[in-house]
Amino acid sequence: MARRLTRAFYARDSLELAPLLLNKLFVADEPEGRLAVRIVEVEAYRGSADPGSHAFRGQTPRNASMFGPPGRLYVYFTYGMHWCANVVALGEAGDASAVLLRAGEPVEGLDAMRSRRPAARRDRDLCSGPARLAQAFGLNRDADGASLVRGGLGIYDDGIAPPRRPGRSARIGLAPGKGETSRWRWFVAGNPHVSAAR
DNA sequence: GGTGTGATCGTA
DNA sequence: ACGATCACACCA
Repeated sequence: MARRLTRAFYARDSLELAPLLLNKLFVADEPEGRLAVRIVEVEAYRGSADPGSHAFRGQTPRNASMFGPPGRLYVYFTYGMHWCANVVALGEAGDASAVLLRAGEPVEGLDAMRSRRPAARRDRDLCSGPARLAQAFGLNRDADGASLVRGGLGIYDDGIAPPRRPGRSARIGLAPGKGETSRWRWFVAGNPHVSAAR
């Protein structure tokens, strides 16, 4: 039996939350059916102390969800064409904290994902990247701020623990000097659905 | 398998 | 201008 994560689970800093989300199920219950992926790759982002974060320069209308209560989604638009989804964690005293969902292994609703992602030639391409995952789930501006604790979107624990020794690296798309300072990317080592390395 | 490049637009 | 990216062309 899968148990939905409660608000208490999200009430920790993104650095602590990120690796705990590995192997959890990200689920969307839709009228047409149920979508589910096993989370295999994540990145932690923080606020004022994280130059790589959208929240580094403070709160704006775009990143407001990142400052909100934990257990919701922060969905942003980038590169003029892509949406990406974060899980909001608990920041310190008015600061932001979130975990970017970078890749998932599809486990349910594959047909709906394929129809939303006609460019994906193989099933391993359906959710192997943050914008791919968001597209497969149909996440966009409408999902920004959506609750993961109530409603159709949620994260579930079906009894598979996070890896005892997860893979770890610097965050993708950021470089030392371009905001990257630490190794805040975690992934399920060896899983073919992890996004391609740079 | 790999690398290189164009697309496209909200935000600062 | 540039970005928490992707898809496709091309080469091997």
